[in-house]
Amino acid sequence: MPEGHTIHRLAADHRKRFVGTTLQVRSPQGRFADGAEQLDGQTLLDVEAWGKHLFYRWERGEILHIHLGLYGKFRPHRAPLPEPQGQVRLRAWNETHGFDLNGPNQCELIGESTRTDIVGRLGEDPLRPDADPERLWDRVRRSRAAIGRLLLDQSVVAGVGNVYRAEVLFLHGLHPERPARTLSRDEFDALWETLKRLMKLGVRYNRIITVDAAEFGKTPSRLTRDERLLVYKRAECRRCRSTIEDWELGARTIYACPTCQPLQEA
DNA sequence: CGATTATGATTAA
DNA sequence: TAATCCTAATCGC
Repeated sequence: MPEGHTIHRLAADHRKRFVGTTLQVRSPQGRFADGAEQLDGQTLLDVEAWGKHLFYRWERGEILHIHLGLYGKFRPHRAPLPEPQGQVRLRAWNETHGFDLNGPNQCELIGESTRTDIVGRLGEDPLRPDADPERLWDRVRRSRAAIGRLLLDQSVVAGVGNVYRAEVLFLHGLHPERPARTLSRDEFDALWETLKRLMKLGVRYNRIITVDAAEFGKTPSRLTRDERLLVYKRAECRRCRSTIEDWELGARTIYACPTCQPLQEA
């Protein structure tokens, strides 16, 4: 489930549990054997999340860069760790806790300049306090591309994935194909605020929730999988009962309600 | 047990 | 636009 909220939650969890401690590091699968050997026995100094990227800083200066891609997964463990499950690229643990990392798109040791390059190619991350909405607005108002495309472009907005894209556009009644530059400043501001609010909620509950839990008479953590989303992969619109449409946009499947998200201004 | 699918992204053509 | 990479869960037979 790796959209930006997952990454920021991971960073917070790992910061709390592992920063300042000395870690044993291995690569049970062997594909990160050299890196694991370099990190083994080092103290972790910091964990940073930026968009869908994670950066782990170590005492000797190496930076561990991880990108989960579509399937990457961290599994938390208590010490002693269980037998590795599946293809474990990276395993690390301290006296009390540890984790396994399976199937990441990227898992590499880099230096400061490479980190700067990676971060330099990323757009505004709604979950970062240093995000600059003015810079984003500037991009949006000049772009001929569809808003549904821009939201997935990591060099424009960092951390938003296919689920948040569909959900946020639905919440604001925006058709995914609407050219970005036709958005009003108010529409943009509202979109940005929703992105920040929902992704923070996502970090808190470690899952994407875009509905109002109160309407189900529940706390957010008690919502079932079927209740959490408004349009993504749904058959029928929760608001108007129209059949949800889906098509390809930006190499991914977009979902939208033809009634609640008209292409023309109402 | 094989096919299918997935909340991602890059590279080649 | 297509091919490719990375892994696990689910579904149909």
